[in-house]
Amino acid sequence: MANLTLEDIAKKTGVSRSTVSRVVNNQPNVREDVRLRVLEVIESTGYHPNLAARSLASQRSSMIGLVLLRSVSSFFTDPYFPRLVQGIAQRCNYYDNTLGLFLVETKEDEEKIFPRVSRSGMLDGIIVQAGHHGDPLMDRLMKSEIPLVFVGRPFHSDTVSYLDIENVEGSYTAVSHLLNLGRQRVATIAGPRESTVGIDRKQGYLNAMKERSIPVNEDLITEGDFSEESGYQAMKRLFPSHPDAVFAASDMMAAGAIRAIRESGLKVPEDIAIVGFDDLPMNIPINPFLTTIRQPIYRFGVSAVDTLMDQINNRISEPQRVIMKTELVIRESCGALKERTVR
Amino acid sequence: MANLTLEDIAKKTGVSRSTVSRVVNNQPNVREDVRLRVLEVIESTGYHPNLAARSLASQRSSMIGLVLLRSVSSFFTDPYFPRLVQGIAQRCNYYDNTLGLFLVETKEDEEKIFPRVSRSGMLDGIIVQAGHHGDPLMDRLMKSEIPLVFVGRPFHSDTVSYLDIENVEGSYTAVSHLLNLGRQRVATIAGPRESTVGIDRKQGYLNAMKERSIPVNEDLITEGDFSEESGYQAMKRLFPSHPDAVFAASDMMAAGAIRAIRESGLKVPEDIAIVGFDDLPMNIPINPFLTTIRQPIYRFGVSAVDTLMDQINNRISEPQRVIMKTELVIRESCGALKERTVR
DNA sequence: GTGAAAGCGCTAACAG
DNA sequence: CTGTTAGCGCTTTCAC
Repeated sequence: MANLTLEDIAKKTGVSRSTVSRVVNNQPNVREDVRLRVLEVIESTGYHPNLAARSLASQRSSMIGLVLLRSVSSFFTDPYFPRLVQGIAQRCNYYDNTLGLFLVETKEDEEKIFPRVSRSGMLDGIIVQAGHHGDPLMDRLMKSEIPLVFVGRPFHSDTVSYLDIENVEGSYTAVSHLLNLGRQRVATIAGPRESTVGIDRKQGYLNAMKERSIPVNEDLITEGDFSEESGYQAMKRLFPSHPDAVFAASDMMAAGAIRAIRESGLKVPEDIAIVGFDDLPMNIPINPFLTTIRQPIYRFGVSAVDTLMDQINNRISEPQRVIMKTELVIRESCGALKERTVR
Repeated sequence: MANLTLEDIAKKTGVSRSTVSRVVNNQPNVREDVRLRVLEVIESTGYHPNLAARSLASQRSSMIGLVLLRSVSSFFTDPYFPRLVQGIAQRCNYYDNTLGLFLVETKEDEEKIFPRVSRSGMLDGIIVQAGHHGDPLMDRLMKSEIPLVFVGRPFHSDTVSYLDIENVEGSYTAVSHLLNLGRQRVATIAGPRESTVGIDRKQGYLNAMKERSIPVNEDLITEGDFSEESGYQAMKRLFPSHPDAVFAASDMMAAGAIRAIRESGLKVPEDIAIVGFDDLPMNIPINPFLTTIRQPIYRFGVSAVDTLMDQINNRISEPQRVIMKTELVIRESCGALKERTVR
């Protein structure tokens, strides 16, 4: 059970190291009976190639990195990340790749991580959660030669590959839905303006209003940071303007808004209808069940790996784009359902 | 900006490769002025050692793995894991180690992952989230030579290193608290009996009851799987026995229990007092604020890495144990506070 | 279809 | 204190 090498297998089989290597790597030009014999020995000895040696020789590590930037401070509160990570990890398995996880929280982290987040750091490619404007690590990464895929559109997106969802269209659909239900004063709790997601989802709101020639009332627009608490606070700011519907740019903020509405004695959806955005698995159910825009976050993670692997394997240099569709999920909070679902 | 090697730096500095290597690795036996000169060249060229080569030569990868077993299906719903991962990732940074993440969900995952989760798979050591009884991957891991640390006590714990928290003591404290407040019919929603955590937390409940010579009423004991929904269902099963207090083995189950209690028209804590276990960051606040047993999950992650690194660096072979303390956090749900906190 | 040989870039004795 | 010399275990031409 000690550490076997290619050479050991070669000796035991009576062939050369090269042949064993070919078998291990599923390469052609090996006679079938030889292949079988080698495979047998490998099986019976429990041999596994040494990955470090392979990396050194082939200049390929079969390992990709996932970099989560500090701006993503909600990492451990928002179900978004665990779900994303799950999709990515699963897909890495599929490709027989190892996933390196890099959480960057401080400047020192950044310095320490950079040498490991590169080719010489054993990574064939990197998936980066798009951070804020002008993040130094992002810039360094973009300048390095390593294949890169952003999850979520970054600010300077001209030359990079990224995945995104149809944020503008999704939000437009959400707001249109509220408008179609006859709501007159539709407000929005937008995401932070420093994020492309925040900007895009607000744009969808504006588009829907514009389409119906409804003048934009700035008092009906406020901002949160995607968290429950920020949604709660935002809703309180909205009360003086008497909205009869709110589109929240995240489910968490929608939950906070509902909490504020309840506390003020009003009802959802009777007095104020709510539509959220995300439809991620919540650990605690929101009451009433939330009408929301679903984003396929697990598949998002899968696609991120696919896109990256494509880039790595096919040496693609032009930036790739993958934009995924969203879907309106109608539940209780928007008031579209006649009878309330029993819960 | 191309890929520099030790040799390149050596030439540029006019010393030998070995000397540069010594500088890079902070080894003694280099004259100070030489060290400085080398450091300067390294700095100005942006050289980083090739990690694959280093691993191959030194038989050390500076990379550890975190293996999360499929039994941990709640990975993406429970805030426990993200928080744990955060602690681990941070500590890996501290040690200049890379963290490899392995989510094992299916049998195939297991097969695919094993070759990568070993020395030849480039890992110096592994942190494993304790799974159920007789998990095949766990067995293989324990048989392999690689340093291993379990997070949470595994079933067969005699020969392995693990971290755990004082589950029995914590639960005992929780239940005693309820009893001290004069509650007569204290029930428990225990965790799954297939997990050591579930078993231990139930034991704490039993110990507290026994200490006061309160006969155990099996009708007041039920089981969940740590999730909100299971707590909700468990509470419903408890109603016929009219408990006036419930100790839930997780905060999520406590949240579910509260939901059930509310729905039935009863009040927390007036009619039924609740104490949970975990005190993890929830994305949505529980109302009323939950009295609970706090476990230092972030520090748990940190300790896991410390223990593993100790094992790796000092070639320790005897199993290590780290048991962390818990703490009772009194809030609203147990009824101990006279006046309700305003929220 | 197969083997020999030359590295991949680094570490680690071992001389000096 | 410093340089020389072997490898670490694998991939990959290049002959045969």
